[in-house]
Amino acid sequence: MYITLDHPGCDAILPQPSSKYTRKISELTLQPDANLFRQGDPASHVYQVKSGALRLSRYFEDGRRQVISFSFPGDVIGYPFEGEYSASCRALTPCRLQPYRMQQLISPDSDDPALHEGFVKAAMREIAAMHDHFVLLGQKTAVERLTAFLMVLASRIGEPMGQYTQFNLPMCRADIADYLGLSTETVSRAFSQLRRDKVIALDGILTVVVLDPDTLHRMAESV
Amino acid sequence: MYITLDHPGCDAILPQPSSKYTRKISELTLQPDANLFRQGDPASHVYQVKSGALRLSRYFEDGRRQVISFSFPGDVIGYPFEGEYSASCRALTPCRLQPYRMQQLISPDSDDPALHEGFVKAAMREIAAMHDHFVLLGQKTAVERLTAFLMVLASRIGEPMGQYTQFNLPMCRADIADYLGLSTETVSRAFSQLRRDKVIALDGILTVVVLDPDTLHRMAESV
DNA sequence: CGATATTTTGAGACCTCTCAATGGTCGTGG
DNA sequence: CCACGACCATTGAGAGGTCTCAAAATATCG
Repeated sequence: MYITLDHPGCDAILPQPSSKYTRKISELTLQPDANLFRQGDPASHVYQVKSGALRLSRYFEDGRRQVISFSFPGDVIGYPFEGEYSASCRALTPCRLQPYRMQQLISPDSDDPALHEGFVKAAMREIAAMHDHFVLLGQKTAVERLTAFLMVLASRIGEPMGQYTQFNLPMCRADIADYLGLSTETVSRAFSQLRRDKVIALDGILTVVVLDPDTLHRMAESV
Repeated sequence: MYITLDHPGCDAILPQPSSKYTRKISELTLQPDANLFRQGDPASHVYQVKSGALRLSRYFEDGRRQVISFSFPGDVIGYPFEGEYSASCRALTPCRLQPYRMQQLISPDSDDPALHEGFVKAAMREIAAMHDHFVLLGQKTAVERLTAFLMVLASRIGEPMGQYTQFNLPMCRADIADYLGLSTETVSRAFSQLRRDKVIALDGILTVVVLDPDTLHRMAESV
């Protein structure tokens, strides 16, 4: 889950296990479309994203799906519910992840209290970010949802490109649609409108160039 | 925020501060419409609801509002974001609350580790419950949203009444609307439909009697 | 280069929203 | 005790936004 506004120190929230008594768990790498865990799996570890992008989603019998969140470097994923993961997590790009034993999240590790506290604070940020997403899903129009989403991506993975900011979408239109509570067609139409209005430009399907950040901001903030 | 399925031991998650070294903070009572805290207030305490019902919501310049959650006995409210509350919390009914110092949530209290662990687990439940609400806001129709909401209320505050379950709504239609991402008129129409279909009965405006829990369940689960 | 999957665009249907009017409830004051 | 007013909920009608279904355009991959 993203943090809508600034995202202070997101790469630094989890200190490496520091004590000589803490057995270091080695980093994990995932290829695109690999599952980190599935809904219902026993929740053994919690992870911090080191690089790449992942998708957290819930599936239903009738084929409907809700994408809960996208995760980027610094984010923590794998919060448990009653000992299980409550959604499925899949890599969208090649990913590096640092696993931590679940116990380090749940209860203080006397060897490394800073690590535990980092997890708790990350969970607090997660909750606040989800509040933002409620506003998006409950109150915003299709274009507002997409602009808010693009704003977040620009701040999380955007890179300066001349006078503009650009980034590559790690997910397809259907993923965005299921995240924003829209149909893929409506997402596509919203992209087209932003392009017509010269707020963004698309280079291919996946590369977004922010042409007019002020307008983008205004459209996203309108609620 | 509610827990959609069962809600094990919700009244027992937070042990009373047990150590002789932990100064007990006395219980708080609120009258209806009293604010527990406002968006932007410094986050000094976290609270567990002992009795009553509260509303957590965010307000916007243009008058729009998103109700983030309703809180019932056992729920924990007041999670901070960057040292502040990120939404406003108001009592809907007379409430009793147990305050805890924020520090007991953020970092382990060496005198009472069980209390801290209870907070962390409550935060995990909160996150899982919010995932459920994403599904509601992102995927469900108006009637599905209302039935899912009524299912939760029935399990949280419902009381047996002859062969039926009934409960009093502690909030008005506008609160429900802003929670479910609908207009008050649409909420009202959904109530009327459920009444026409003999799934629920209304006794006055605020008392709901669940006549057909199976159908209610089926309508809510349809996603 | 061809085949497949994804994205975009179009047209019409459907659901929800907005605006407006009616109905109900509750509290106050005559 | 009733009348009145204020507020909230319900209902109706029409507008608007999003969805569904379908087809065309584009991208991806072997």
